[in-house]
Amino acid sequence: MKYNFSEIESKWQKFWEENRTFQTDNSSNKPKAYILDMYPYPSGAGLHVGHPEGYTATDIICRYRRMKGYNVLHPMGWDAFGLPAERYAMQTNIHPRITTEQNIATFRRQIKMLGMSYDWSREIDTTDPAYYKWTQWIFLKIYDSWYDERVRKGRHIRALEEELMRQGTKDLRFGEHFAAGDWKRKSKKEKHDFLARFRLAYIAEIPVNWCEALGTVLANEEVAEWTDKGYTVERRPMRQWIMRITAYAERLLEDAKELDWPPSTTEQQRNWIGRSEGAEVIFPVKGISQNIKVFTTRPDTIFGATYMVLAPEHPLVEAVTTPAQKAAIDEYRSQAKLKSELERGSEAEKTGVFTGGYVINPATKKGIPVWIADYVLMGYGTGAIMAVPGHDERDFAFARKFQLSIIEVVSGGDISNAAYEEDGVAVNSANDEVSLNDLSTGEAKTKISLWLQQKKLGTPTVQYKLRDWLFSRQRYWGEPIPIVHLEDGTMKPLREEELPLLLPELKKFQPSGTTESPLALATEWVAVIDKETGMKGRRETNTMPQWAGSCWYYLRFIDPKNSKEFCSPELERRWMPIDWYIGGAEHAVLHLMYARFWHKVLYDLGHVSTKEPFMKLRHQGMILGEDSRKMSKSRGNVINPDDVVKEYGADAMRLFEMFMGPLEEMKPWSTRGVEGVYRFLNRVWRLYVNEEGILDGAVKEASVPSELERLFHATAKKVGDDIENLRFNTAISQMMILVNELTKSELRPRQILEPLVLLLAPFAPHIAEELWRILGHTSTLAYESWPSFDESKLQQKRVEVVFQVNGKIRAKCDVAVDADEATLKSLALAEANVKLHLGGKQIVKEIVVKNKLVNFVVR
RNA sequence: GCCAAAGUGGCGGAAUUGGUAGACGCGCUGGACUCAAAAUCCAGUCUGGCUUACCCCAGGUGUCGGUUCGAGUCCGACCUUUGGUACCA
Repeated sequence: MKYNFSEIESKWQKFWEENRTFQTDNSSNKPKAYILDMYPYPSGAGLHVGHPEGYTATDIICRYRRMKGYNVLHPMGWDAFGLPAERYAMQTNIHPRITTEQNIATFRRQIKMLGMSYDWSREIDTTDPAYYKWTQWIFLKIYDSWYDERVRKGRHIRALEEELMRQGTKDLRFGEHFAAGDWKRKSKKEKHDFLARFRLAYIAEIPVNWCEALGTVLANEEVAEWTDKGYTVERRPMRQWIMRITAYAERLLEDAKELDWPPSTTEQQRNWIGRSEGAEVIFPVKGISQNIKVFTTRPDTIFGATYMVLAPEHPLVEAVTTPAQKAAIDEYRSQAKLKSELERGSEAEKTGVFTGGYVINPATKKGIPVWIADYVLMGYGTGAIMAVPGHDERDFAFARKFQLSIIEVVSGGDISNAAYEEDGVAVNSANDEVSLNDLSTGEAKTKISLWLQQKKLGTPTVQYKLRDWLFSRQRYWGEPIPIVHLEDGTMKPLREEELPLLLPELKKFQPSGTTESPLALATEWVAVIDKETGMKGRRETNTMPQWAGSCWYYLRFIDPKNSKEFCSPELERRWMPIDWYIGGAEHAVLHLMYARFWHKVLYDLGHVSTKEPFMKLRHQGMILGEDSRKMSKSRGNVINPDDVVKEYGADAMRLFEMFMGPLEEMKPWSTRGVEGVYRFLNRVWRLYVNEEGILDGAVKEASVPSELERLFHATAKKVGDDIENLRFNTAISQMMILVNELTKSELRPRQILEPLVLLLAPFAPHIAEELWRILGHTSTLAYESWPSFDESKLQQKRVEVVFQVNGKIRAKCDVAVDADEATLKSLALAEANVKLHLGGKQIVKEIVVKNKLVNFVVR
């Protein structure tokens, strides 16, 4: 008789829900374990078989941890703001809230159907005003902060104001300088604008990635995702909210070293931050009293800098351009403006125009021509480079095309063919004051940097590829930014009591028709009078990006109902940091970097107690279709979890997803494979339950053969170890071996069958609960203690030892454990096949490894 | 191009520290049970050779070399796949 999984599964899901089996007790004094899944975006398509993979993994860890005596926090929620619901609303005029609610209901039903042990009382939804109130609150905390480089820390903007009031910009590293008195004399607007240059959230007019079809701007990090889907993204200057994540570049890099993350993920973040050490060097412009600063990582090649290139947007282009070249330069600049950085990059052939101007190479004292070219980007370094065509591939290609001179200053390559970028020995690198000749690249760098510093021509500098985070979106379905723009040109943040700032109701969902978000259509909502000053004001109409909600949701789970604080400090200290975080690798740079950034700001401001939120991170691999290709509707290879559960049950689905292979690998679905684990569950069932559906009479306390006992203890050990290390596939194999052995032996010793149910419980909780009940227990097994194993019982009495001649196995022998070397050797020599291969040859070496092998080396 | 991860039977994958390669599952083959089928159970299943024989011999973990008594595991070079990134000076 097959076990009735659908009856058993719904019975236990109901039991867990009614008994609040998995509700987390904040006041427990057990050790804590915060185990978190990346919460999903509830799409209209419902759960995908990829979702349960990670969820099952964390569920197994949680159930195991509970049985090991931990107090487990394991919540689930919804990353529910997002573009699809809004686009659907534009087509149908159905409010995104309604579609979102429906989608959440589907996701919740599907996740519950899989028997995950979430504490549903902590469920959160980022679109709930009670949640986004605190997203807005954190935004304002960030807005009201600045990064004090002297202490490498985010601080309240008030501290900066007080300092300016006290001593002006004396101690600040900042271009412009004024005294305390000057600050006091500044107008409200002037002060406001000055402080805005320090805030961690600020507005700037910058060229952004505008997507007409989506009607919104995209962050640099997001562009690829949409262009891959066929959307076009153009470059446009717009006034946008930006977060100063670059201030935290060094700390994001530094603190990543302590994280237990997949190496490829940390590596990706490192690359994205893109730290490089070099120097800023000043080149005086010939004829006018202006300097152009360049950034270079190879100051040792300065004698080979035969021309300079500015980004087309560089502010000094006009100053260096001669009248004769003006028309050509203007033409090139206006073309470059239209191109996105992506388009610029994809151009195979280098382009550029000579400005007519010259700068002085400070090392050679010679005048070198200044060009503009779009292979130099304004957004990196200083937007200007000293071009060293002999030792930089890009400069080489450019110099070849425009016939600029190429000089060798590092020997080791052949610069008539290609740029030599490797290290080598400096040549042709000397002037009256300094010579780098015959120095290695490393030595030359040090020497020239010192000289440049003495001459006040250069300073060592660190540059990052990381750009500030474009934070605003022209969308309706996102958190409103709680800022009012007053008629005097200043901005005013909402007071805490005014939060949440609710989304206005719209009669019709449509794009605003301009580059503003649809919120601009809610004219009554937009127009405000400032109560304090009576000034007219206009609400910010941009909303936050989808990443905002996920930057801190893990904190809200700790204290989801708190209406006074985003999270109680006491509970925060109890639960943070997250011990296990599992989710898709696609978030390696986006979510995981943004969340770390917010967390660090909150840490600096004293709102959280840990530097990093996610201590241990793992990604689940993608599940492919049965044809080993990516699942997609068009290929018709999509597997729906509902169908699988209906056919084989949730336990079989969970078990199969864990049995497929290592969690982090990409692997194809196999319906046959599901049948395989389903057969296994049936075999387990029959071990305990007879044809009448009750406990089989054979199940009783009985003496157990030592080999079976040993196998049981080995299984108990391996399953626990494997769960700790996320090796669920081998844990399941081990249980299969034990079950096969029990089936074959026809023995049903209760002292093995009882703990076996507990071992299986994290993987297949429903069947385990039912068997536990059938064994006569009256309550859930969720908090039973994890089966222990006896190390002494693991010891085998006999082992198979192999006998080798010249490393090849010639015989095997079953011997007593720990047989001594002499015994092993004589046993080996007694084997006929060993004798045959020794064949009277001389034994030059004997290797004897206890319990493993004997190897004779003969000549 | 650069960075990272990975290549093991017909398939998914084991082998955790250099010591019996292929655990476990799928598929396949044969058998038991059955009027028959399904389900279930049992046996076999890396390749080639020899043979009465699951005895033995040879080969075998992407390729080629190396270290070692012994390499899937360590080292070097290369090839392929996947993911990321792309004029970042």
